[in-house]
Parts: sequence; structure tokens; C-alpha cells
Amino acid sequence: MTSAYKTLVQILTVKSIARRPLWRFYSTASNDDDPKTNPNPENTSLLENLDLMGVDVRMARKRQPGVFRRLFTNEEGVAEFLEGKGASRRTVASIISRYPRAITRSKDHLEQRWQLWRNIFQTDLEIVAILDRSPESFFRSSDNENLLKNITFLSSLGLGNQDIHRLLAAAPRAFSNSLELNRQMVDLLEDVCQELGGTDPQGFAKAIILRNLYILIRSTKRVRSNVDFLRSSMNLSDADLLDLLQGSGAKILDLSTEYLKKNMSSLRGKLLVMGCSEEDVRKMIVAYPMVLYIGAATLGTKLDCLLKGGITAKQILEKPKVLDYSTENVTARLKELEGIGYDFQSKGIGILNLSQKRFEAKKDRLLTVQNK
DNA sequence: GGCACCGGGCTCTGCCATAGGT
DNA sequence: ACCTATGGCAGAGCCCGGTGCC
Repeated sequence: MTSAYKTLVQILTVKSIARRPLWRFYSTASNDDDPKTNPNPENTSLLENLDLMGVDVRMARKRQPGVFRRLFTNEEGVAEFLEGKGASRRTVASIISRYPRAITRSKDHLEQRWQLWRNIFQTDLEIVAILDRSPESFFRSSDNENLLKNITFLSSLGLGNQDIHRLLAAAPRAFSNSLELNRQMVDLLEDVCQELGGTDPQGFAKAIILRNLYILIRSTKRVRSNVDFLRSSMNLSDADLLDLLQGSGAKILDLSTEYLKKNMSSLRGKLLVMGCSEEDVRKMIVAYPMVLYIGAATLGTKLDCLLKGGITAKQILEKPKVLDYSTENVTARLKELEGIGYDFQSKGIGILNLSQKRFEAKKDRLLTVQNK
């Protein structure tokens, strides 16, 4: 195993000591409250402390009221810790406002957890940015050992350090899942692979995770029903479905199944009205699975705008990725191109599918040629 | 240069329900 | 009775540029 791994194990071997809270700064409940008449008084000095720190107490209380009745909390320690890692006071206040239970974590617990994250991230500030974005992902679980197990488990699937980095940065929640839950998802993916006649279940699971960093924070129920739905409705061979799922189709497993069904049916309806066949629908989904991500309303306006701009259904079927860009973007481009007399029939629609920079460059070249 | 193909970046958090522990 | 930890849900795409071939 790597030395990084050994470090992690060392951190966790001092667990028994570390679990003993070493709160240096803490709040205590006021003695004025008589426990007999008021068995669970709020900790008033805590409330004052938090208020002084800029925490939105009303929001925090609404979220996790239990925290405010604790006799001992560690808000000062947590704030000091986070500020030591480069978080601003504003960020700290925002974190506690959104996930008050953070103030129940001990300094040692935080040090450990931070170290585990730091073995994946290069800098403290990267981590701070994620905490600012999603405090719950970091603080929800108090089980550092489970976090380490998740990292080890994912590595064992063949995910490299860079992969783990992407995963933790994008979907930090996945690392607060129980190992068991993550294992269930991986088992499910491996099962699906085998059901479809695949020969490398682990490679399949790995491919899907890398293509869809959010898969581990979905329920297995959802993923299972999406796979089943695609299998029963797409009329694909097992091998083709396998390729679709571990390729660009991995992302559509995210959708709620109801939404997936709705989108599939609105796409089909729309394409059939445009004169396309069932086979065309199937081909489009295989070529560009993300089309199923587009809601009925957006899809409708996007297709209409293309048709109105002089693009044919056949052209859209040939280059479904034109649907990748926003309707606003496409509309603006269509207008610009109309202005310079661009002929889609002879020149194709690829131009709609360029990044803004490439589009502008292309347009400039067209104008230069025209002006000669 | 023109084009096709491909993969990656962003961000997807914040809320609710509930089992289980004390 | 209360709290914590954890599972699960709703929400509903867009954009960029590297690379390799011609």
C-alpha cells in the first residue's frame, strides 16, 4: 500500500484517544433554567456566541433544533479550526448556519477528517471551498473510519488518486455514505453488467462511476428502475445497452425514473410528429443520450427554434448534439447566421455546435471570405 | 483551416423521514 | 423523549477545448 494510506491508518489508530472530546472552548447551558419545568432549555450562552459569530441563528435552529439544547458544544473550536484552514469568518458563519451540528465535532475529530481529505486535495482552500458549498457533506457523518474505508474501497475498484479527487470534489456526499451503501451501488452495477452479458463487471462499475460522478449518491432503487426501463423500452441488444450505460448514457441514470419516462415519451412524440421513425428515435438516444436529460418544455422550444431557423429534422437526427446548447444560444446564432446569409443546406449545421470562441472565429472567416 | 469525436468542468444542495441509540 | 446518523428525494443542461485526421 502507498505511504499515504499508511498515514491514514496511523491517523485512525489513535482513534481511542481522539474520540475523547477535548473541547477547549465551549458553551454551557444557563443555570437559570429549571430542568423540572423546562426539561430541554436552549443553551442561551450558545445562542449568544453564535449570534456574535454572525451565524443565522433562526435558520440554524430551524434546521437542527437539538443542537441548541446541548450542554456542551464546540463552536469556538470549530471556528478556530476552520479559520486556521483559511476560511473567512463569513464562511464559518454560513457553514454553521446551514449545518449546525458541525459545532458538535471535536477538534481531534476535525483534524482527522481534514487529514483524510487533505490526502486527496492539494490545498486546504480547495476543501474550504467545498465546505462552503456543501457543509453537510463534510459534517454529516462522525465516522472517520468509514470515510477511510470508502476511499480504500473505491481505490480497490481501480480508481486512481485523480479519480478519487474528482469524485470527492464533485460529490462529497458519496464519501459520507456508509461503506455498505456504496458497496450496494457497486454490486448493483456489477449485477447489471452480468445480466447484460458483460465480462468485466468491475470495469463496468468503474466506467459508470467515472462517467457519472453522482451515481453513488443515487438510490439503488432509482438506478435499477432506470436500467430496467431503458432495457424494456429501447429495444437494444444487451451488448448495445451495456455500451450505452458505460458510455455517454451513464449520466441519464441520475434522472428520477418518472422524469426519464416522461422525457423519453415527449422526445418520441415530438420526433414522430416531425416525421421521424421509431428507429430514428432510438438512434438519436444512442448517439446522444443526454437528449433524455432535456425536459419536455425545453426540448419542444429547442426543436421548434431549430426548425424555424431552417434546419431540417434529418439534420438534427444526424447531429443531435446541436441540442446540447441552450435555446438562447442557438437562437442568437441562428439570427447571426441568417444575417450573413449562411446556408445550412449546403454548409451543414456543425457551426451551431462550436464553442463560443470557435464560433466567433468561424464567423469572422466567413465574413472575410464574403468581403473579398 | 475544417471537421469530428470525445471527455471534462461546472456543480448536486438542502431538506425530510426514520431507525436506532441514550 | 430526544437526538444523531444516515438514506433518499426533488430539481431538470450547458459549455469548452484537446486531439487527430484530412
